Amino acid sequence: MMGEFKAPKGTKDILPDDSPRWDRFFNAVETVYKNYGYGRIDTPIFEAESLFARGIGDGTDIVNKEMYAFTDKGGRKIALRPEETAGVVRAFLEHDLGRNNPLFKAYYKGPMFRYERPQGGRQRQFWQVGVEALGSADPALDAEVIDCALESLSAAGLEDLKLHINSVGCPICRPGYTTVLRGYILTEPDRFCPTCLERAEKNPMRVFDCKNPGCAAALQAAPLITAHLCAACADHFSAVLAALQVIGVAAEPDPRLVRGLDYYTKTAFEIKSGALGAQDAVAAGGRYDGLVEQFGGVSTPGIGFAVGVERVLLATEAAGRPAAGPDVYVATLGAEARQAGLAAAKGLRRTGFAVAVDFSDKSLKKQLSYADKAGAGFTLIVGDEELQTGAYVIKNMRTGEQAALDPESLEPWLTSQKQEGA
RNA sequence: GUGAUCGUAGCUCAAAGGCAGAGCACCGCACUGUGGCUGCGGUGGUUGGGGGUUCGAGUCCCCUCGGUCACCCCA
Repeated sequence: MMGEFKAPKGTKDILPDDSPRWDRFFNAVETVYKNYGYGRIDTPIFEAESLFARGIGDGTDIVNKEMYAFTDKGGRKIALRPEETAGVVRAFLEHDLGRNNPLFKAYYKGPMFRYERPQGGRQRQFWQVGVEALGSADPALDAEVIDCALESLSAAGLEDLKLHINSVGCPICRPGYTTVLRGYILTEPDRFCPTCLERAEKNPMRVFDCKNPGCAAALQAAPLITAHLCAACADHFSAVLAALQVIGVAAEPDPRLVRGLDYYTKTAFEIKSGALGAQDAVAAGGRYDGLVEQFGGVSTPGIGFAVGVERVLLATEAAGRPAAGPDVYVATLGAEARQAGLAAAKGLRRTGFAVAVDFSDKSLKKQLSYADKAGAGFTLIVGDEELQTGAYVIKNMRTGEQAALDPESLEPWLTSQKQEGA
């Protein structure tokens, strides 16, 4: 029966039947992140709105149209985090985490919020996991971070992944390139769609995202950033590619790859899944060497990536391994027996057994069928007869065998059964 | 934000303007304290919500909420 309320648009409940899949995902990726030397960081789900505006960029869609922003009762301008890098960098500065560390490494997991039109693999509240590494500009670190992303995804069961990589330059070389690109577009404006012409003004590199066939054709001969990188960026990029090759990571250089966040410099990458529709980027990241300084810290290079958890779960088989049932299901007949069953359940739980007590007050037949449906290994039956004799009936739900035991011998008996079963 | 499409029982779906249905699930009985299998019976709905057209609307029209797909954007 549908009640009055529904989950807000673009949000989803993760129900007990789904959560084992999520748990398995988090276990898999967190193990990888720890093996790569990252410790978990949890930052607030909301921050000062200006933190995101400054970090992600004033001109980006995320900041302009997609932020959940509000004013709190103290008059503070607050926003729900649309991504995690800004929060991690803020915490890095606030606690001076770079002081005793040549390289600060942290991973995170948690919900992010963007006000967008929902679609498969795109929600208003969605989960991300990811890592940030602050303190080194070494291109080998770029390769390690990318490798870490790929390893975590394959640990999560993803196949058919493709790594797209590019260098988006730096404040020294990028402006020169965008001027050249803008010039190219405006030489033949008739060949481009209106949105591309608009992009030519604001952020020329975005034209490469256009799916319009006419624009794509017109861009065939467009100047690419690869030829316009400064020496430092070009060297860095080729060193990243070389390092990837050494560790055996296949990369597809894509000079048209663009990122939607302003803070990226040099390396930018995207990992796509062949198992998804339009929203096929399952992870993305890059270097942000200017961000710490932009937040008022001493210049510190950084790099990281984010993984979209719902997208990974969409792309992996929905292998529905059901949640494990209780070890013991306690069926009781009558109020007195219910109490005795509760006491027995408490004792068994303390010794490590998962125990479910039946509160339905239904027939024994019904309670056994509930035990069956719950996937219980054993059912403990307590009724008048058992209370009289002091011997409780314990039934093996697989074999159908049952035994009568006094309550004290239940735990040792179940323990020995468990060992035999394993 | 733009466009398209869908919304009927807990779930999956029928009903081509004329009695709201099926399968599964659920409950009960056969079987009064012993699950799975079988048979029989039963509960369950303001057809997402609101308005309109019509003798009559699940069906047509408008508004609204939500889902899906694409765009936009992105994880």
